[in-house]
Amino acid sequence: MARTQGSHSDITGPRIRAAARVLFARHGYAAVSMRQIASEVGLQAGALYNYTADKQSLLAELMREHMDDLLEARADVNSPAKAPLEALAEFVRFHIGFHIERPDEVFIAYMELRALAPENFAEIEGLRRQYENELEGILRRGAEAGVFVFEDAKITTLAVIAMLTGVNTWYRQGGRLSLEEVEDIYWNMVRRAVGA
Amino acid sequence: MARTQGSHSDITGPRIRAAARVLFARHGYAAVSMRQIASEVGLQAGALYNYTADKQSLLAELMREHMDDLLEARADVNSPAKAPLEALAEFVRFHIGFHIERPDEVFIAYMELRALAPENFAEIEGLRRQYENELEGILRRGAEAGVFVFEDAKITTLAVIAMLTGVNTWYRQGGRLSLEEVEDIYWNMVRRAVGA
DNA sequence: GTTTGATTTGAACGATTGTTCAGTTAAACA
DNA sequence: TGTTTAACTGAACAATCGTTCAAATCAAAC
Repeated sequence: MARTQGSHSDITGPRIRAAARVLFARHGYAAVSMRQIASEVGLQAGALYNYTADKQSLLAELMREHMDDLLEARADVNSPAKAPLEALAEFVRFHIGFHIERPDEVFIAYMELRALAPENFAEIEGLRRQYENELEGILRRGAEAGVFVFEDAKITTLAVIAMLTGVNTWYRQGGRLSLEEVEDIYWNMVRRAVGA
Repeated sequence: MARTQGSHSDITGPRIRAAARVLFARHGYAAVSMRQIASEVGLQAGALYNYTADKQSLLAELMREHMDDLLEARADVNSPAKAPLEALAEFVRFHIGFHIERPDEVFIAYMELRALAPENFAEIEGLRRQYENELEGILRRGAEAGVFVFEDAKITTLAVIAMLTGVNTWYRQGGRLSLEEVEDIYWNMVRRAVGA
């Protein structure tokens, strides 16, 4: 046998995904060619097909990876025993921190859903629903406990997530506010919004 | 002279923009070809160039039209004399109503900013800033009057708009909630979020 | 130092892209 | 009716697209 399996492969694969991530985020999936991605990595376009079945799979894998990271990171932090108010605070800070660190991934995950083939779309959508359910659970428990006041748990969930994810549209590293200050501001808004 | 100016033109022009609007919203600017747009209107691709300089101008005009509509509709409703709390309620209901009625335009306006040439981008961004300033003004006046409580006017503005625009991601005509119910729910959330 | 197989090249493919333009069509005027 | 001209067609253009694949290249294993 020659060459240990993946001697270059385990370097090139991630580099391809990294290049695709940046380019997809910047210009959009449809506007980026396989040749652009390859050029960024220093390869010819044909070489990409040693690492991905096709362009669509490359996008789907980026999204899947991002959603898996999100759910895993969330699971690491989550402490189900916490009281609703503290659980909500924890969720808000986690969401902002995680999303601010991954602007490209977040951009792709939100913008390129329509570029996914139906089966990939269904899978990613399921993972997203799973994440939303974490927040919805916190809100419902808080409402039952009388800690939160709102009209509709589902809509409040989506509204809070939309508000939090909106950070990515304006936040820039090294701006006038630190991550902690941003988290504080949003946490206060969310807390008030759910009547706590 | 022959043929009254625009005998077909004033029909075909809007039809082209309408087709482009639907297709751009559904598949994205980069993924839609001039031939697809033409086919939707029953024309050959070449005929489109009687109505637009190029594909980029078609997108820019759709966005400009949308933002102009938004600012104009807002100006029609706006009553500067209103107290901050009522002005905010008015803004929230206006924003949701306007955006829910134009899902395609809103989708394009948010997703295709990166597809704009720099000069078009600057123009559209300016119009958007103009709209955001309306809300920011209300918030600032309310804070000065002691009616609202928040940490940062600019961030609160962006957070509220992100939350409100989020309606478009889930609202479907004929769903379980009427427009009025949705407006009520969001108004309560916004009101609480700004401490009123 | 040769063998071996993972890795990459480079060319080719059919299809499609945005855009141009000479020529056709048909409606409105004289 | 004949003329004028806006509106549109249909073909062509150079460029680029995603993808395939035989051949070349490389480094590790023997």
